[in-house]
Order: sequence, then C-alpha cells, then structure tokens
Amino acid sequence: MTQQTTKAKRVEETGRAPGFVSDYLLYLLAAASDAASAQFHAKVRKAGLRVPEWRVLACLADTDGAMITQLARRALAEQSRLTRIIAQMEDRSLLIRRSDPADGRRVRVYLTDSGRALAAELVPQAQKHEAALMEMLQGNEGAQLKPALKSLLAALEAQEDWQG
Amino acid sequence: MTQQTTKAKRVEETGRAPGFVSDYLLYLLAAASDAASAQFHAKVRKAGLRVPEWRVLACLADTDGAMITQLARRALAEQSRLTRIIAQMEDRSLLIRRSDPADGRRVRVYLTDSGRALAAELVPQAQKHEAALMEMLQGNEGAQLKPALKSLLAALEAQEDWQG
DNA sequence: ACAAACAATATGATTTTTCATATAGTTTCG
DNA sequence: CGAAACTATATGAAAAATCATATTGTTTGT
Repeated sequence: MTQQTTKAKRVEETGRAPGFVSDYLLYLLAAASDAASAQFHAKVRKAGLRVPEWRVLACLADTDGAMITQLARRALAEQSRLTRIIAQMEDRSLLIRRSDPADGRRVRVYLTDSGRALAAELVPQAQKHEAALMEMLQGNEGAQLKPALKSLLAALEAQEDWQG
Repeated sequence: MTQQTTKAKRVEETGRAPGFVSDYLLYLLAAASDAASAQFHAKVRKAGLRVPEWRVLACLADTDGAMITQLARRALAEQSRLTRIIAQMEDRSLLIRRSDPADGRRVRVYLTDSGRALAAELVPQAQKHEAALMEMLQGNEGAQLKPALKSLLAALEAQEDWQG
C-alpha cells in the first residue's frame, strides 16, 4: 500500500496516468503537436499574427500565388475559414487577392512586400526553434521522427485518394 | 521548361509544395495529427460525442475521479472549456461531478454506468483504428514513431517544469 | 450552343473556443 | 489567529471556427 500511495501521488503530480491514453498514437500526435508548437506560437502572436495567419504566410513564402483551396489544405484550415483569414490579411496589407485570368473562379493570393518582410522575419525564427526542438531529440529517435511523420502522412493521403 | 511545367502541375495536383513548410517539424506534427485523427473523429461524432468529450471519456476510463485541471491537461483543452464540457456531459448523464471532501475547491469527475459503457464501446474502436494506422507504417519508421513522440513530449514537459 | 454537372469562393447563422476575471476554498507566515 | 498569497473552478463577453448553402464561373455531353 505504500507503493500504491506513492504511485498515485506521482500520477497526480505529473498529470500523466498509466493506461490507454498515454500510449495512444492519436493522443501522442496531438499532445506532441500542441506542446511543441506552444512556445513558437506565442512568438507568432507577439508578432501580431494568429496561428492560421502565420501558416498562410509561411505557405505563401514557399509558393506565392496559391489559391484559396490549396492554402486551406496546406495551412490545415477549412475553406470558409481561409476565405475570411485571407480577407483580414488583405485588410492588413500582408497580401493581395487577384482572380486567376485563366479561371475566374479561382482567387490567387500574393504576398505584399510587407507580408514578405514579415515572413522573412518569422521563417528563420521558426527554423531556429525547430533546430532547438531537434536538439532535444538527439539520438536516433530524433533522426527518425520527421521521416516517420512524413511516411504516415503519405500513407494517409494515399488512402484518401482511393476512398474519399 | 517542360520540366518546370510538369513539376508545377504535380505541385498543383498533390497540394504539396517543396520548400520550408513541407519539411517543418511543427507542420508535420500538426498535419499528421489532423490526418491521422480524421477518420476516427468522424466515428466519435457519429457516436454523439464531440472530440473533446471523447478525450474526457477516454481519460476518465483510464483514471476515474480526476479533477478538472488534470482533465484539461490530459484532454488537451483549456480549463474553462473543460468546465463547460464536463457540465454538458453531466447533463447527458455520462459522468457526475463531486466536490473533493479533502479540498473543497476541487471537483472530481466520475463516469456513470452509461459513460463507462460508451467508453467501453469507443476505446476498443480507437485501438482497432490505431492498429490500422500502425500497420500502414510497417518497417522501423513505424516502430520508432511512438517512442520518438514520447521522448519529445517528455523533453518538452521537463523544459516547462524549469521555465514556466 | 445549351443544359446539367461540377468547381472555387463567399456568406449567414450557429456553435465552439478563448480570454479575462470573478468566486470560493486553502495554505503560508508573521 | 488573520491577512496575503495562492489554487481550483466558474462565468460573461468576445473572438474564432464550422456548417450549410448561396453565388459565380467552368466543363462536359448532346
């Protein structure tokens, strides 16, 4: 019983219980994503952006002139949400919207100079933060993490292509 | 230029661009978490639960009688949000709240029989779904994923304990 | 060329989530 | 003991996200 009390106390303190959840892949993914993002997302907000806005900015820095639907996928946000985020970012002159001459339904989104400047400030910070995270994971666990995630993503996308 | 056109077209189709984002750890974590969860979360909603409710249910199935703050951490939700989720789940008789006799500020949450029954239905489904995901990742990438995530989480929590 | 089917974006209404702070209970320490 | 500091939960107001669907433009098949 001394054993039990000690264990219960440790569980209480660490917030980590044994059992199903703490070894469940979807929990580990969501918890790791949340925890790993927390610090950097705080910086993003201090830079005056909300998280989805930062994602859009980063996506556009990679691929300028993307359309709303693509941005929604890449920035992990829903389409109608993206439409509104883009509108707000346009109001703040971080980007501009232009309808695609080749297909009038499409709206292509381009960074403005100030949007590009903000991206040029934040992307290196993101990379620095990422490097710090990777350094926490020295050893082969660290080396395997990104490839494993990519391969999971690839498998899931392949599945989607067949099914939905 | 034939090369370029082909590449641009593939990017357009797959929605995956080269560049910073597609190799960025925080993107990979968030995207993998979203994609991996999507199917199962659809089942959760068909079972009449929202995602945070399912998480609470699973946490309580592991550790009954947890307090709100603990549940918030484990279910990856903010405290005030948890308070409301718990209230709604209590209205639906999935759980009951009891104030802790040892410390009147604390509210301990216990599954009801019907809450436990729902958990007993969903947890095995979650495990089955998880097994299917792991099967997609045969080879050592799969074997390394969970340990890598756990070790990242552990490192981040250790950091939090020092800093804030 | 025209209608039907399809695709991309936008919008109104609602729900979910967050933020700041209030409330209630507990511990610490002079 | 009693005030100050602290902890756990609750709550009102505001912001963010989602859902269903409208709108606009394009493609397909006849």
